[in-house]
Amino acid sequence: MARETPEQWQVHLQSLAPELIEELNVKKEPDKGLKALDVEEGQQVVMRFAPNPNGPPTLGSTRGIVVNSEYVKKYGGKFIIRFDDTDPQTKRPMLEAYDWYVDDCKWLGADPDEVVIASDRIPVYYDHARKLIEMGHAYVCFCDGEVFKKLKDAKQACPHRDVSPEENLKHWDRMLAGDYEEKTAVLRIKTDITHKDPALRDYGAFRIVKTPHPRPEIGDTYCVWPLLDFEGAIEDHELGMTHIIRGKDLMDSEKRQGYIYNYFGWQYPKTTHWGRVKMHEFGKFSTSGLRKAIEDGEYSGWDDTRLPTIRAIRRRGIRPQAIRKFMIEMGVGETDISISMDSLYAENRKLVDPIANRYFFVWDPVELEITGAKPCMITPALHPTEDRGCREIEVNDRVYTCREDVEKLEAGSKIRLKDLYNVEITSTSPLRAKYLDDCIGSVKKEKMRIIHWAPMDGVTVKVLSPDGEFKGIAEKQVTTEQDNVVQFERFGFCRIDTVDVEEVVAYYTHK
RNA sequence: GCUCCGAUAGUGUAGCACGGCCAAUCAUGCAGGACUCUCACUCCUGCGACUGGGGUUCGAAUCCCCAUCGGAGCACCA
Repeated sequence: MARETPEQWQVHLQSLAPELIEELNVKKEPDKGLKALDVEEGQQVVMRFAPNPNGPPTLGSTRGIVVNSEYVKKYGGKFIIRFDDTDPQTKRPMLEAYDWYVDDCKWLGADPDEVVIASDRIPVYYDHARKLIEMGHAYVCFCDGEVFKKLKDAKQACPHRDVSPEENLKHWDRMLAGDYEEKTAVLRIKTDITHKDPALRDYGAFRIVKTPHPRPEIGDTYCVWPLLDFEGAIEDHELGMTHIIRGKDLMDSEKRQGYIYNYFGWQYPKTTHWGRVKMHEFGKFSTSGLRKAIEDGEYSGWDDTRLPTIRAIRRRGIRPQAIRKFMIEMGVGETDISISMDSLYAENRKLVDPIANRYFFVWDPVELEITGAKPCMITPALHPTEDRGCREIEVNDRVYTCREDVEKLEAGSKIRLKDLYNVEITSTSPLRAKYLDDCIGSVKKEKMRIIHWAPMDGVTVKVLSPDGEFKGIAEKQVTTEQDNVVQFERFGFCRIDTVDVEEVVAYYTHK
């Protein structure tokens, strides 16, 4: 039989089963927002965000917060924040960060239904460890790390693997009692020492750490601490987690934890993984490196505008709704991505543009003396399209202008001072001009540049931005805008942070 | 070395489970234009992608194999 083309095939189908053709032409509705979750009939969704509070929450954390909480909102369930703070040494928790995480979650519209701190629940982990030892699924290993690794890589069991549960319980009790030094003993979960994936062979579940925990209520209560795979496995079951979304670096975790779930006869939550997100604008930040840089005064603090912390983003006037939208539209993909802040800024601009009052702000100010103009008061609108009232600016015989605007001028140049009047430059140093007229028609006719300016009675403003600091003069009315996002015309959006007698401090939001 | 994952415009993303609606969605970005007493906003137009090669099929972004590239795990970190 001769080969058929798709067209011929359609003709055949048309004669055989025209209803199938109809079906082909039905448009599939594209899914908006997050993909559906695999939820069982009548199941209450329980999801969590589980950070180690060893540093402040960052923009990266918002993905976990927003996506997990969004699913919970969508399906109606429980959102838990769980602090995986079981390493008092290497990734030592930072006391302030606990509150920061909860606070930032609330700010992001992800008020947790429950807050769990792992270091409060060490006895729970001990109980489960004991049961596993009794069942013969865990053993205390006294091998040196290097030695064990060699054996493991060669798919060989270490001598401690076959010790009886009774014997192991004794070792375990001595571990808990503090009889062993750090690095001399570790509790391992028995998996399959010959597993083809070396990552899954007998992994560590508890180790000895004699450094006290930073939380005063815990301190030196324990010297045996669970590792993430163990702690997470137990907690996810204890808390009734139904779905987990986490980094794909934890993919093997699921397989490792699967052994524990099998031993206990538990059902593993449904998991999804996502890749790493990097922002173009931010380099690599390590918490420890940052802490040092802050102590050294390189950054003003954890909310320095140059940092990717949520605290900094908030202070800059980014709205939580913008972050939510940004994170939700990014979705949950396994690819590692590197994304630009531009998209986040675009979302935020949509929210902020209609409500931000407009003001003049002149950076790198230069005085311009004007002759021939009468003192006056003008009342430009606070917003070009929204009816938000107006501001009042008094002008006498001089104003401030931006250096970068007037540098290009020469004697004879005609410019429009926005919302004021037109002038002609008579001298560039000192900078002088003479009044021409205040007819907007002539601006268009002569294609004059329109520049903004600031009155002599303006306030000193310091703008802190990721690209550095701008100092200048703004209309004094900005002092009424504390905590609001305003737009400095031809400069960008800023959040008015503090208002002092000598100076207003603003945080740069975005263009 | 062993083991796992992934790859759609500059950047993200939809489509892939179940192959024809896909000469491929949306957003952002960039370019041009309109509007505007802001370089903002709004509006219009344009730019731009299925990693490569085989296979299966009448038909492949979608299924299979190989290659390439990228990421991750093999911690007494999370």
